[in-house]
Amino acid sequence: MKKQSITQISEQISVPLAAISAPQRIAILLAIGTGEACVCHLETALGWRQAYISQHLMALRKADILQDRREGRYVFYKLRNASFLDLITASAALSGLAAESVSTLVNTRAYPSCECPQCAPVLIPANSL
Amino acid sequence: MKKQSITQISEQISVPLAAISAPQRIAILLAIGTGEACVCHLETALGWRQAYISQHLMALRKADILQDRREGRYVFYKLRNASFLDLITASAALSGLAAESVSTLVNTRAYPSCECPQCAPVLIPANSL
DNA sequence: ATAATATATTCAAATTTACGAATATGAAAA
DNA sequence: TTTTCATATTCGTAAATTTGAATATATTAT
Repeated sequence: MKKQSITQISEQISVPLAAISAPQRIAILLAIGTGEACVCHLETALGWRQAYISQHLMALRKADILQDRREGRYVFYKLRNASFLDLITASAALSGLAAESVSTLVNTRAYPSCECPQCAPVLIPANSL
Repeated sequence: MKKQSITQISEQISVPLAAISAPQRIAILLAIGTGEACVCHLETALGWRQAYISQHLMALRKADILQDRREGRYVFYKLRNASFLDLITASAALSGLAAESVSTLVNTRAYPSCECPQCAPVLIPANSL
């Protein structure tokens, strides 16, 4: 393998950082957390327009940070590598935030007000069992 | 302490990430490494114009990432927190770079071709001792 | 003082990025 | 097959960022 210049290396290192560095993308990654989230879930969690969220999701996909999976009409996103969250918590620590003020935001649970398939899974009618 | 929204938290987390995410700033931070570097050293290490480097240094100062110290006509910069380098190496790993290809670039040594006070310290004449 | 050296700042043009609006696609339901 | 629902994409413009050029400042040497 040929030796690369500091400029080339830095260029490559910057790709994940640049993709993550926008506050909107950080919010999305936190909202997805260690699990999966569909776009409609993110709409509820963040309160933003659908198209706007999709645009940021596209950027995160192109930077190989997110992975998508279609299931019926829903598309679920998850992190390709959970370490991206570590990057975020590391930056949180450097900006003086307490670890817990971040961890409480990382999505691990369902939102009662959200009607997406995860938060409000369809119940199997008792009479069909 | 009042609970902050995911949007506010993300905004705060993004500050260090945004300041670091430009490839030029990554290169500067790697060139400074765990030690100190004056601007003229960075000129040699990176081969860029002086004013251009100063502009990026200014951005890194404003984001509280770098700290400066004047000594005569030289100004030496160093990281306020060595963990910023960890952020960079973490991102390097996530972008598929081998740890060593980064670590060999982190400045720990003098450049023979550089004439800055660190690389070419003024020798104390023997006859003055 | 004046000159020389190291670094900082300002400004404007060029480039990039963000964001809203509109619209397209793909899957399931009717 | 038409409609509906979830999501994606395109496009134009506004806004932010980058970068080169010019210049200013601070410190030391003469």
